[in-house]
Amino acid sequence: MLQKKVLPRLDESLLTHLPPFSRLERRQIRTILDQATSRRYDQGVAIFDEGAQADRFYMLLDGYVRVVRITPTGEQVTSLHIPAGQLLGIAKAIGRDSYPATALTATESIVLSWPTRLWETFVREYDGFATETYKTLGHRVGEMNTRIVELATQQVEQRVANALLRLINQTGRKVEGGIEIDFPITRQDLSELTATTLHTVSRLLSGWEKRGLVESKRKRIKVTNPHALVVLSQG
Amino acid sequence: MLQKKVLPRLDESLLTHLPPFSRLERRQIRTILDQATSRRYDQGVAIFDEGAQADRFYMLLDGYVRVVRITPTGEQVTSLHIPAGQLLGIAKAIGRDSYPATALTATESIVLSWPTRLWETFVREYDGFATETYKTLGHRVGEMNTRIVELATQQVEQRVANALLRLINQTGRKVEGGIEIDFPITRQDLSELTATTLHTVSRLLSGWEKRGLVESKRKRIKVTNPHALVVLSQG
DNA sequence: CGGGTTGTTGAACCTTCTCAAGGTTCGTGG
DNA sequence: CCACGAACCTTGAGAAGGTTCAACAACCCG
Repeated sequence: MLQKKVLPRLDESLLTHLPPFSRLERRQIRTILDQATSRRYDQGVAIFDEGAQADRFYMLLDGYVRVVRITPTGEQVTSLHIPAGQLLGIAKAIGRDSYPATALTATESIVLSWPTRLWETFVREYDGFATETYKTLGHRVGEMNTRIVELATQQVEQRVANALLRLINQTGRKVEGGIEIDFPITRQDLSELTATTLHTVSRLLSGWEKRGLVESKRKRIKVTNPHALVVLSQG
Repeated sequence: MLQKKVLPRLDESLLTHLPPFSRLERRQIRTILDQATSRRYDQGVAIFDEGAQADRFYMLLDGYVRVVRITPTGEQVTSLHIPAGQLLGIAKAIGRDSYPATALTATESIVLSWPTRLWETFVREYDGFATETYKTLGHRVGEMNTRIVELATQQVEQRVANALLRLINQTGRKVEGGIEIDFPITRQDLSELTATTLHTVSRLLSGWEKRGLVESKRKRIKVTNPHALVVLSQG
């Protein structure tokens, strides 16, 4: 199942440009990589599960990850999207020893991971690692806060518009005639992100498509008029 | 405005039993206190404001604090309640240099504070300070997550029930015939905490009072049947 | 005792969900 | 290459849960 060192040897260039490691010397990066396990995940599988013992922490090298929580009644709520280049599963950074949520791959993904016992070492030995990690954390706290405010005060239409805008900002790819979300996303996914139903999302997207704001096929959404969406998102 | 050292000299016992400082020696606590500014705040005033430069970090010695965000349209959303004994305004811990939200006193409160430039020193020099701080952070992240899930999946009645239960857990005081929330709280406050209107909260409380679950006067809420509330909160 | 704040309650309205049914796209195996 | 099942999407009708509007009552403080 778990394949160690898919590549014969991981290349230093994988990490040198990523914030948590950018201040390190080649030699340090080498050590870090030699301790890492690299693995590919298919789309839609769990990297780790809510409540599980936090044995490892991860760096997403390629792909996208959705952080979700599952309610007692089985509904999923997406609380974050994580793009490539960020750490995840950093329970230790917030003094926990189990994962607070489940991480699902939104696309096929490549992930490095290290055993949690190395966390202390990383924080102590590697200049900038702690600082950058806590910045990431701060950013995520900010996002969660924003999400709370949105859920608390905005209508569904505004929330969906905001979610789309955030997605194209984080993971948008410029294409002919607009900006497309860089991974497959269903109406259901969007509804879990905005706390509504897939029906309502479908109706909204249909409406927007008629008005020329977006174009969408199965699992693909392209925003053709971001400005109009911004206007909508303000109410 | 800002009164330095209200007490002639702060006593070590103020901090010795609080988690972030509990592993420290008397001498260290003395140093910490000598660098602190102590101040009393009236009820309903801001300790710091969202977006402001994070000059200082705080320890709430007595009272309760509400962490709120204000939307562009002026609505308030409460994202956390902080009881006495916890740190607040710890922007530095998440790599920020401005406060991400506003802190309002829910009661008259006593607060110690230190200039942010001491943060690094505290983290470096004082055993357990960093660990405990990050635990607090982790706890708050967990609460925010829970709040997101609640907002996303629960009905208003369940959310209000949950909010009440959380309040009596965190800040409840056992009184004759039930548990009372230990600070004045209006229908409006509860509605900001649960993302609804004061009208709906009022109706719910009236209904519950008729059924014998709670008793409430102006700004006071006493839960007389917590178990029934738990049942309600599950749907 | 008067003005401001807080709380209550009814009625109309509206957004969004639920239920239901059918359509489209995709991948797979014959 | 086509048939078939599964996953995904669309749309309508009706119902429900909450909000908004409005008026008034109770309480508190100076």
